[in-house]
Amino acid sequence: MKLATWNINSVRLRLPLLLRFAAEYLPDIICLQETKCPDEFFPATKLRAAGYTHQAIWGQKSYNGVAILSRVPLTDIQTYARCGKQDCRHLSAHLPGGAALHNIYIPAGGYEADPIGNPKFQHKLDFVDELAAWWPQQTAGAKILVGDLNIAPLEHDVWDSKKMQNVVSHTPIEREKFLAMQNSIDWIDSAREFTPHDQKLYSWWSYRATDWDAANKGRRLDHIWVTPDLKSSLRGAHTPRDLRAWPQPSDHVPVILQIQD
DNA sequence: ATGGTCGATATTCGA
Repeated sequence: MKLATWNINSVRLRLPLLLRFAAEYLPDIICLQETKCPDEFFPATKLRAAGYTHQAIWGQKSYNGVAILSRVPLTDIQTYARCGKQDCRHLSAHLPGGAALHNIYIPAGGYEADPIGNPKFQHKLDFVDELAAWWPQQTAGAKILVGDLNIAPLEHDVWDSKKMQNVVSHTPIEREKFLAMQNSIDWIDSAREFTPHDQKLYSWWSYRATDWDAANKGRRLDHIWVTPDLKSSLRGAHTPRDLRAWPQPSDHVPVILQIQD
């Protein structure tokens, strides 16, 4: 089974790219973030025609929005309002076999890495704290966490870790809280099971770069974690960089995990 | 050191 996560930055604008991605990479399940689309306008019919007959969608006007598109049945679909807000950022479903799939869009956190002067940064830290406390309270059983987590935790998840110390997404407090959430139930960072920690690995390149490809100042913001009971089923993970060069791209590319059924 | 670009929506906000 191929499982993909992708911050698509408008599902309506990028529907042609989504269909091309589905046709070329054949993912069985696609988890989207930043769909920016109220549910009544979601292109459900066209995606059903492409084989994604099982869908869980949770969108809102203009911002946020998450969705799970699947070729296999989804059950027990749930949404979660976090940090006292109504943001559409966390959606889950159970897969055949029983694993719980959580699709999460962590707040980006604004520009200034100061929780007092910048409420968006505080919201981001609170969101991670809330999740870290929440996972141990859930029933045992196989779990998969995917999404745009908006944090690049490791030294080689960014182009220059020292220069990124004060840049939101790679600050010490974010990295610390991120690892605390990861350790809350022994989550496994699946992409790093297949790419050594001393090799650069990115899933996002800013729109603002003059030449994103040549500069290659990327960050690994998008993640797929699994619980230890799934570790022996992992078969490969990759981040198809070529999508960043497709016409009218998202600033994120998908992360794909292959799991033995 | 600065500003650079997107998308949705409305002429600004969030990324």
